[in-house]
Amino acid sequence: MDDKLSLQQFLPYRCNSLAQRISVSLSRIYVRQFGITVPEWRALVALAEYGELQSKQIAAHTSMDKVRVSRAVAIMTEKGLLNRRPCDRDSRAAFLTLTEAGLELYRRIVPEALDWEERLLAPLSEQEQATLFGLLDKLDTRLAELSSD
Amino acid sequence: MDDKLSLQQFLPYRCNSLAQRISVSLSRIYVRQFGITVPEWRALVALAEYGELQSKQIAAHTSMDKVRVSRAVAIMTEKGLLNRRPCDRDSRAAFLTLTEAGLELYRRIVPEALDWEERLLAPLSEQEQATLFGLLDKLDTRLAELSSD
DNA sequence: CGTCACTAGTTACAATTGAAACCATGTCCT
DNA sequence: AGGACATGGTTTCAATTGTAACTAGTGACG
Repeated sequence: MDDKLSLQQFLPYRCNSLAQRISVSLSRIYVRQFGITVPEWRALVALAEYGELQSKQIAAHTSMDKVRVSRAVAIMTEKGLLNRRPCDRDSRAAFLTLTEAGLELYRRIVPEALDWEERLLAPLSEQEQATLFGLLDKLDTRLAELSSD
Repeated sequence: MDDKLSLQQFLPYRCNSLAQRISVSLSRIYVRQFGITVPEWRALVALAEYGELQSKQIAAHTSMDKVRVSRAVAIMTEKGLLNRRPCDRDSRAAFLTLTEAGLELYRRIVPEALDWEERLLAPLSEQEQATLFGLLDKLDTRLAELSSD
């Protein structure tokens, strides 16, 4: 067992600081240009992708906890980006969808986001990009294993 | 330009949620078992690695801002994990080193941390691990490019 | 029915964080 | 020397966040 550790080669640190830097850099787009926060952005994408979701499902799709989702949903409703349809079977829950304004916002942000991602990934070949995503997948599933036992 | 975006395949999201999950999972070790926070852990590692550093240098090595470092250093001093040696050339600055207690703590945490990392990386071959780090490096340098222009 | 366990979503509270202001010092330039 | 400007580090303040408590339902089981 090595008794020395270099932050630069310690995966948790590397992931964290990379994610942090990506986040800061990218969030300039949706925060500054479009006035929404990261949680809102995630909810927006989830709703655009799946159509109609309850808060709980948004949480599941975006790996945010329910508090964060609740707040994002409140703000987005406020802004007129989404509407609630009460659920018959369960009056606590509501189905959420994007309003036309929400969809419109989505359509304006997505190209920018994808474009930014593309610029970030530019130095990697198609091959490397696929490898990267494959490795991230493996780590994800491994983490699930680790936390279950 | 595609007009559709899947969170699951959007690199910023993937990185962020992976890093988040890693962080939560790992921090159980140093938060719960050893009573230190992530900023303290990072400072600890930097000092163990480089010996004697000013706050400013700790910040540089750990990609934390100076406020976070300042607070971590204050707490660690409080706990007797490090000592300050005033700098002759510049009385604002101080050189920081780990005390024996600090080193001792470091020596107890590192094996746990490395062991945890090893378990996380277990499903990847040596080859894949190297590839992963190589790709992270590329993204890091690419980010630097992007933010400079 | 009634009550006990569970769940969807919100609120309250405390901790963590970063931006900006700040203090004290150092550096540069004339 | 003496101002203007930069720098190491701390403090203040406001924003973001998660944990825990809570509200209001739902469902199962006697």
